[in-house]
Amino acid sequence: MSHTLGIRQAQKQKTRQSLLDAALGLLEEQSLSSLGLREVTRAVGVAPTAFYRHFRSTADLGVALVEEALSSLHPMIRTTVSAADDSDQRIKRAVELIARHVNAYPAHVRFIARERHGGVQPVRDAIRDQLARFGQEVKAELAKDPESAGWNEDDLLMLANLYVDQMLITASLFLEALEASPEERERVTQVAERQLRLISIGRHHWLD
Amino acid sequence: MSHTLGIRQAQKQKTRQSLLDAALGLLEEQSLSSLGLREVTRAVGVAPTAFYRHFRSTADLGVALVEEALSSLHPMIRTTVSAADDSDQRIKRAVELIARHVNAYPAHVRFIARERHGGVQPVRDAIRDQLARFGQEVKAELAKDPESAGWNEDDLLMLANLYVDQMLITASLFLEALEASPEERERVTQVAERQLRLISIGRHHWLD
DNA sequence: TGTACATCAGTGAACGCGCGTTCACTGATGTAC
DNA sequence: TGTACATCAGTGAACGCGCGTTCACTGATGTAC
Repeated sequence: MSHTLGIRQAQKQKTRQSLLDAALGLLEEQSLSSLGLREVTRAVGVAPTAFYRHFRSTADLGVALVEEALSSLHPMIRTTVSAADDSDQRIKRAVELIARHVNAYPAHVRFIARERHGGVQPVRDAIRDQLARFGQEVKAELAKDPESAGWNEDDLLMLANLYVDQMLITASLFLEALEASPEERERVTQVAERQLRLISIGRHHWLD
Repeated sequence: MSHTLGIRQAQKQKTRQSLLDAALGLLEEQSLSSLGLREVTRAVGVAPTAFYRHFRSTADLGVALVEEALSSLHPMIRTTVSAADDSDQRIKRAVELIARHVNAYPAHVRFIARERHGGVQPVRDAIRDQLARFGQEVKAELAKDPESAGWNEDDLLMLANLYVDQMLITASLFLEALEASPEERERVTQVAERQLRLISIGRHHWLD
């Protein structure tokens, strides 16, 4: 039998999640730095003081959002990088996966793009740490690829981080294009694919 | 004879610049989205109402800061991209110029990195427009290079934007490393150079 | 050069409002026996 | 199963404070003659 939470714990979790969801919604039009505790509780429909049962501050809530937003990225990254097709198909699939992710979790993507360089240090730190872990993860996947034969550790990590940053840039372009015309979204797709292709070519000839 | 401003106009300009400077300083630890008009005037030492003689809102001030921050980048970009050395020296020089720029104008760099995806739409729009102009500028410089023979317009712009984004990523890494050890800053330099080199290699073999 | 009037950058009081935080509380849930 | 007590998520009133904005103002600077 799986462990079941008590009624009290379950209800607390639910409220906590409501606070996170409400905050994420409110952050569509502002930065965490200006998000108010009362705003969030008002959106959920609980008393302002209830906030303190879950978070010490909005910065603390922000750190929790980082975990939530970036944990959904891990599986995607795996799938993106580890594919075994030929290079061109892999690129097309990677870009499509990014586009799908942005469509599925636009608020998460916006939050990460916005707060990565935002005004709340603990949140910046949390994002930096998570992205560093991503870099390591991508590096590990790259290392498995036969094309990585002869690459040293530093260069593999350098390439991995280049991919991670490129993924974020592409994601935020898709985010901007979310409500734009299909043509505009297709244009973003084309550019993203070609940028990845150029990087891929550079990778191919790195050891020449 | 050059046109001289009247005493009144000159004083007004001075106050305006003080407001911009004070705001930039305050934005080191928060986002524009939470910057208060009273905070800014307090830092300058003028009455809160004086603010309205210069800006309609903090968002409006933010747009002015975009112009200020990015206009200092134009000359740097020119110098960076147009150099006529061999590829490797060019890359080293570009990265060094970025590092110097971050050292000279850390608050400007922070502001652009932070507000590019920040919570204030008019400011995001202003940054996007300016960066698009940068892309065009870089594209024009790239087009002059013999290595661009055979490249179509779309691909040149794609590469130009890749360079612009890479510049911003590198700049924000240098910014993070500003107060770190010289070894850390050297590490950032190394990674930036290698990422640019990989892109450069990709560029070289693009038409293969 | 001097005078009379216009302009306008910056002032200071006042306003209503929402903020974060404290505190003692309530009542449903959990636990021990 | 039932009872007595402990826990604790969420409440609601209260607080002092700083916010953005309005308004009529002042006095130095600018302009016309």
